[in-house]
Amino acid sequence: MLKLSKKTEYAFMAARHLAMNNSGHYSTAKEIADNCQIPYQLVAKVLQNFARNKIATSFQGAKGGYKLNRLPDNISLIDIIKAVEHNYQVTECMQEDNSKSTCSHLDCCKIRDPLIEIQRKIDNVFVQTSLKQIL
Amino acid sequence: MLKLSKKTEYAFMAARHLAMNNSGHYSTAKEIADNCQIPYQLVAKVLQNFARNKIATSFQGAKGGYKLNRLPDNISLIDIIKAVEHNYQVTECMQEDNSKSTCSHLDCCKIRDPLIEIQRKIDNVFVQTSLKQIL
DNA sequence: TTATATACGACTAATTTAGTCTTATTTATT
DNA sequence: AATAAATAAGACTAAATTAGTCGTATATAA
Ligand code: SF4
Ligand code: SF4
Repeated sequence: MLKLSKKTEYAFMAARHLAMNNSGHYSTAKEIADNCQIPYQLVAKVLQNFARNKIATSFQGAKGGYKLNRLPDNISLIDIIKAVEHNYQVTECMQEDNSKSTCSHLDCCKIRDPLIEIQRKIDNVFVQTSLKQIL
Repeated sequence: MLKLSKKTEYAFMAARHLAMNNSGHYSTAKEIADNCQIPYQLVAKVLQNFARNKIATSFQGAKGGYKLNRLPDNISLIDIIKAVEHNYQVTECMQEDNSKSTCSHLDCCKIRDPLIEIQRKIDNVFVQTSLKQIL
């Protein structure tokens, strides 16, 4: 319960790697997979998510790879999380994509409002921590 | 990801019910299950966890049930969570029962220390919220 | 033209969470 | 003493989520 996914951990590691190798060549998925000892295919997807979400820029083809778009100081952990996870909410009823919320308690739920507040506070933890702080 | 389990949500609901029905009779698992519209067996287990962890006292037999041991003001959400979940940590390597931590990255993990700090902050959110605040 | 890299979706396997079933025990009531 | 109502606890099943793999297409430097 309350556990970060491996995907998110890999995203933190990858972002960290990009931040620390930001001069000259572009970092590749393979390089990061080797360096962080994580599955290539998973990092690859994480990096693609970074590119789609404007956290990094990708360069295709040989000598290609990724580089960060902003300074580590200006990238917060919540940006990284949002790039790779669509459901990082504390309850089912707060998840964005479930347009038709499925929780049967929704009508009469007494704990929802307090949990929205909890969510806000947890969000804040990630908003307030920048990539620079985890280098 | 980062989602509270239904078990924890049910625990919050049950604790809430106990707090609001604290005069006279003891609340039963059935009563709470009906009132909160949650599966009887699950609330039953939650309440047993409350009793084991001294959050509530149980009375067996006919006319039995549960009552809170402390005022809602003196029960924090973290107490409730700890009573029903043994793994509420943000990463595998912080989980208490995994005596032999299984994460293969443990030796060279660069994100562990920052995540321990994140964990501390998230803990704080639950430590600082009391049952009274969610009534 | 080849080697190296990103892009992306489908698929499978593993793990975790949610829920059910069963049996034993305790105690008030009749 | 018998019965009914309740907690106690563990095994089991089902559902959902997460983790990881595979295959194929596309882009680009050399
Ligand atoms: S409505 Fe209540 S029970 Fe349902 S997901 Fe939201 S908080 Fe949890
Ligand atoms: S060691 Fe690192 S990768 Fe492994 S669980 Fe802990 S934080 Fe995550």
